[in-house]
Amino acid sequence: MCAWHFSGEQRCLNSELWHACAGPLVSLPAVGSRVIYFPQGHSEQVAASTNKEVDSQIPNYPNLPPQLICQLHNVTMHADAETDEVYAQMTLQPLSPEEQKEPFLPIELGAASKQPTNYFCKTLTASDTSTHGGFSVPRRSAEKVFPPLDFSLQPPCQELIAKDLHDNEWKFRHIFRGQPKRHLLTTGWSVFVSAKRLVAGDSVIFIWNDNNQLLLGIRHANRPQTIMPSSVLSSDSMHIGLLAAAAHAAATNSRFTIFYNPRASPSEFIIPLAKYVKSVYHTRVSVGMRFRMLFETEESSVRRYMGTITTISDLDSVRWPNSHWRSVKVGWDESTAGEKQPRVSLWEIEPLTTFPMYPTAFPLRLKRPWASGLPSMHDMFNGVKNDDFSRYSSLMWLGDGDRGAQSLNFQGVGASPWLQPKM
Amino acid sequence: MCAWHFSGEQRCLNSELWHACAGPLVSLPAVGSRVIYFPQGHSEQVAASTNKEVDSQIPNYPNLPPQLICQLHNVTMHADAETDEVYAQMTLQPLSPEEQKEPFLPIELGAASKQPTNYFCKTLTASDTSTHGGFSVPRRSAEKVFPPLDFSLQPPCQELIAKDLHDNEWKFRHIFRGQPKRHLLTTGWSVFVSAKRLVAGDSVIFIWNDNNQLLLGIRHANRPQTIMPSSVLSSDSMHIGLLAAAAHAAATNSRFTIFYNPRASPSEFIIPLAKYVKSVYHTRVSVGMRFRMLFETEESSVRRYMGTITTISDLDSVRWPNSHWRSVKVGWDESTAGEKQPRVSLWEIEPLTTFPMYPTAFPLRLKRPWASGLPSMHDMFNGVKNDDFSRYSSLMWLGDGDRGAQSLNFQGVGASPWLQPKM
DNA sequence: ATGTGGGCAAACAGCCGACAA
DNA sequence: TTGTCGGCTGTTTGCCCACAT
Repeated sequence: MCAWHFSGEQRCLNSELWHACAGPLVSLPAVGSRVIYFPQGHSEQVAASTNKEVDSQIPNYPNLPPQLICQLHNVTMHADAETDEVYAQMTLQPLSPEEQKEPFLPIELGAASKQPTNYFCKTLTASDTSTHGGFSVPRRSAEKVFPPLDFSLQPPCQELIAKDLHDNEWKFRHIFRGQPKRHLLTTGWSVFVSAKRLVAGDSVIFIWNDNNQLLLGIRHANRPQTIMPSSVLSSDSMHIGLLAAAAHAAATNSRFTIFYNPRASPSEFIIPLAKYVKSVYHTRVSVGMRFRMLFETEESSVRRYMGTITTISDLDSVRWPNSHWRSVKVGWDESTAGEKQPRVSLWEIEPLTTFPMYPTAFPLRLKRPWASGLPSMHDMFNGVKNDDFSRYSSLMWLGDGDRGAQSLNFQGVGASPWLQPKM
Repeated sequence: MCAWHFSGEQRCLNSELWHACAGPLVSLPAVGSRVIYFPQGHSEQVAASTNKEVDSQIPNYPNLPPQLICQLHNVTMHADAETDEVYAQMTLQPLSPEEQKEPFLPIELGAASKQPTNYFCKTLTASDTSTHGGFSVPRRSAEKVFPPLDFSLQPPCQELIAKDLHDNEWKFRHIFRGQPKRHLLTTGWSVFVSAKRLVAGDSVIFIWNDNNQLLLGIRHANRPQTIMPSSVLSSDSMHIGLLAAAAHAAATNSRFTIFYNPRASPSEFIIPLAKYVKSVYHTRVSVGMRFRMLFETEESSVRRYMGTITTISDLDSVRWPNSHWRSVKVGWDESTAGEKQPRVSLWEIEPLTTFPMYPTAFPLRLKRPWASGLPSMHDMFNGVKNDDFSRYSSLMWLGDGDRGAQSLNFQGVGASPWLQPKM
């Protein structure tokens, strides 16, 4: 299950800590569930990691569709041994049309949020990272996350032992002193700072988990140009490799393995099938529509930004025609949101549906959409002609049959037999 | 010429220093010359860099021969920004059969040894790397490489400024003191040690070049398990990527780019065509034959080890049949040579020819072997049937025509029209 | 409530020759 | 010839509080 052949990592990482470091918006699909894999999005991540855009000389893989429906066989969480940057390794297997049509399992519908509850995240100040002093713990955070101090001591203090992602232990002297009184980590702190190469602006995350263990993660600030180009393989060969690996796996229905670096690039290129189906086939979007979208804040929580859909079109109509990857061009309400991405995918946004949804115009219980006689998802993904694509802008993108019923808005997980758990 | 798009490196590295760090056995073919590229050897390097053997599930590329004759369009020398590990980027273009047959250019025959002459290499001791003291310079090395001290000073001392591979300057106080007197680097040394993360066992190289500049390189000792698996792409996808990139380039005669890491793995997978032709077509080898081979010593010089050829056969007869890559299985004379590779390629060894070479049995001046009517090199490489391969063990491996003349031993560059410079 | 800076003591870095291998 | 050590000093680390925001 957590087999890992590389030298650096031998066992499973702590899942809570991994998710805390990955951030509140990152979730990993459940093992055994079906997911959609976007080679296009994977390509974006590789481009970001190698600091090199896709070369136009890279051959096309005409048999590789812009999205593959896969079963997720294995997920392992990892962290770079040098930088502690979190990433996940996933083993995927493209599914046959029959397997694609299977009803959803309960596991595929659960939205398991693995974010820990008892934790705090602090962005380090210049004083926190200087050799002159220790770490100033925000009062509420210390009271919430650290074990209570014995205030009969003068000054009150204790030793904290925290484990990082690699299961290394770090010891800190936790003391409550100064005028006014405050929580500080002194002895042991500077060793940690230099070992993790933390600078002002980076963040630390302390978690008190259910086993009464203290966990400690870090998040380096997004310093530009820290990504090293690999000297193993040229970026072109890497791009070709990811495409050829996916194409080969798709052609033979065999497994392939990818790395997902949630913080290296904002490219979530593997998403649960249920989430995809819901957003693509059961949500109406159109140009001019208003929507909300979640973003991560500095303090590792979330806030919503609002925007308007301006265009719905292919991101790359040459290489990836008829792809849902970042098919929605948007404008953001706040001018401070200037560096937000101008293109998003349907499943990332939350449309504000202000017009009626024909709640009773059609029967609520639908036929199973992938039953025989109807086009399979495989057909829908791969067999769409370009002129079909125009429907995109005002209607949903659908297979040729059963258009009326399928254009119904999605009414919630429990109400739809599409997402009914298999008994 | 030295265009480089990555962020870390903007200009050409110092060639002398690069070669000194790469070691005396590493040479880069000349720009514009023809080379042989072995995907199999490239695959070995990727396997070593990812700590992962080639998976048997990786698809075969039946149209990719085990060696490609390419023109070398571009070579740039690089060093890892973190570790200073040297590597080269090369742009190759597979050649058409006609281009393969062209006579050799002068540039393709010159064996340019770029090793600097005025340099020294020292393996660091515990004292050299401790914070307690400086660097003890071996007396002969200091006298040979450093500018002479003014011995009228008490004590004699000067400031040395040395440039590393990234053109960073390092300043050292060079002093001659102690009882007995010795050369030491004091102020500035520990900054260098900690910046380069040197530990006892690593080496430093000082070069005094023809422009009266002091150059300074490092070589980390081969600490096992230092190689990080990349979290960008799975090792399987990397393998597929290198094969697919080579296959695509071969099919379209277009350029592709590789990285050559001479110190990451002993896999010299790009060699000059002239060297290949000489060793494969103009040197007799047979089972039982004795040979010498060069190896690098601790002090960055070379010594010869002797061995005996035990078998001549495919390294991987399934994936790479009829490949010359490591086709020679050998035994080494010295028992201390236990961890030397058991398989070598023909061009790596120097056979000790103890039997007569028919010096006069055939005319010395040969027909041009790739003239029309004879099999082209392309035919020879790709069209060989398996039963032809048996000749390997006692005779040279040849095309079907003109066997008598071609089985002549190679008589030296100047004597053979094969290697005659084009006028 | 918490970031920064001065004061201070302890630890470390780093230069020296002595000595031994 | 050169690796390591004890002695010695100057610098840095790091704990404490005061003060400002």
